[in-house]
Amino acid sequence: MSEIQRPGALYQQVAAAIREAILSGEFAPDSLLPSEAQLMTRYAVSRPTVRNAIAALRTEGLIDVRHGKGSFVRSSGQPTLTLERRISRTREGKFVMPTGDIWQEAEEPHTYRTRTTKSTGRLLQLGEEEALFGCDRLLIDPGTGTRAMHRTLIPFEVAEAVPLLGEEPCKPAAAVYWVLAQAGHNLTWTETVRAHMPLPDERAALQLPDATPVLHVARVAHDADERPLMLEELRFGADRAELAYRITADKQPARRTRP
Amino acid sequence: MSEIQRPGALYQQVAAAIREAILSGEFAPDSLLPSEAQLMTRYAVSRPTVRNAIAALRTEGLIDVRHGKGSFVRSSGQPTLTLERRISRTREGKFVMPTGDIWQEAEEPHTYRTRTTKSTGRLLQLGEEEALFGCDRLLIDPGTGTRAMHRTLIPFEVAEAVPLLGEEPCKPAAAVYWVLAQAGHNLTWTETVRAHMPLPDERAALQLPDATPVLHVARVAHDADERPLMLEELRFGADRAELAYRITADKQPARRTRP
DNA sequence: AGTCATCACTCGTAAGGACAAGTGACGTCA
DNA sequence: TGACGTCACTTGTCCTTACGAGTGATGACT
Repeated sequence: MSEIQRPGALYQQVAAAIREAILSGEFAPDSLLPSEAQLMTRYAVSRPTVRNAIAALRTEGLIDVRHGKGSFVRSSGQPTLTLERRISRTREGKFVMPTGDIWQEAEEPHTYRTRTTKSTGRLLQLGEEEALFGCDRLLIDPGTGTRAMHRTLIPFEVAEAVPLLGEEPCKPAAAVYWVLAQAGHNLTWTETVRAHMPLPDERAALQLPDATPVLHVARVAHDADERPLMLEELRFGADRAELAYRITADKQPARRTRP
Repeated sequence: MSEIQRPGALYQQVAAAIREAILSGEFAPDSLLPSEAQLMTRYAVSRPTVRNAIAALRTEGLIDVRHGKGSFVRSSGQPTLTLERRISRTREGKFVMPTGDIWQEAEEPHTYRTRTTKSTGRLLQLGEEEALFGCDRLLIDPGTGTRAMHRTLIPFEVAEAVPLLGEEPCKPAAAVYWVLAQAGHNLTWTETVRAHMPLPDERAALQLPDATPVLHVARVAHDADERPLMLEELRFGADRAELAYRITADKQPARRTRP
């Protein structure tokens, strides 16, 4: 019986009505929305129109639809996992990362050889088609069930200069840093954060619900002269985890890294 | 004429076929896909099925559809803007942020009073329903046209203790930091990064295309005793900009901030 | 009492038709 | 030649119909 007229298409009016009801709390989180049939009579529209409205709310991430059960208001809970992107050194000089403890490997790591893409080449300051060692892992946090895809990329050039690396390039990142430091490198890191919608394979591997973006962190390890040594990538569903950084003020105005 | 059978639904088979053609480069970026009518005859399916397949590719962010023109392969270009989340201090003690130079205000800032939500309360380590000053800005980078929503939240309690703040709580963030430092606070910051799908108002304000997540950074300024003083939030389309952080190794293993 | 078939409800898939609305090119008319 | 109307093409919206498939409760049969 609710009546509407304002905006454009019918299905958008229906979607707007349901959206308001959700945001105003009229439909509580995790509660069941009216069925398609009920919405049809409620707004006096056909089933495609109702389904179109529901599809819009799905892509906004407002609702979850379960086959045979109905549509549920998504509980917009905060991410349960906070990934602190910090790196520490023990007195023995080993590297420790707060995330190192929590992840477990869901599968055997997969090692391979590949070449730089436009994206990874830019981060590593290499041309395209440069040879790299790659290592992919699928990680799980047993506490929350959060999944993440992890990738390590090391240029041939770097691995060859550090014998311990060439033998076994698929170590955990902290171990690689240790080896690089032993080889005389003075490490700092730059992280780049992006978000994108998952492709079907990412959706499956990370077990993502509808309308869930992927957060993508690329951590580049630099030598003291700012030349990149390796790349570490992490991807996970933005519904499960968030990133945390600590910032302190530089003493002098730093100059731009990209002039 | 392309024939397929494997996975589940018809429209998913069609979507998979087009997706492969795009990812393999058969359909180049920015090129025009076959029209719905052509796809109907190509795969011998009805128009709803074709539209369903296209809708799937839209939510994956693979294509853009323009009314009256057709479907175009989205050029998955890297973000054009890199936001370096760094804070420096000049010799006079003023705060300088690399992003400070680029943004222009698209509208007058909007000042208001509000209360903590569950989300902002957690970040500011306050209960719910605590009083805050708020200030919203819509920012534009004239170089790339990138838009961003900026928000500053300052607890009453903090503003009252710092007279210069209470008078004009809607200063630029760097100026607020300066005032806080003048009042004797020793500032450090913690940033939290998340991503989510935009609601219609965010989509409109940021002028986002389909299937574009919003990156959300929350920067909390802490006093030396780790107590939060204020919150600065920034949101923007993940297709236009990325975040960059610099990390150096702590000398000792830092203890967790959230025990 | 326990097991299992049935049924009624949900959403998912697929087809058909019809018309509206945006876009650009072509051709006519002044 | 120039301006403008028309037309063919595109996607957008909306309806009707039909059946498949997942879920849970009900009830009958063993």
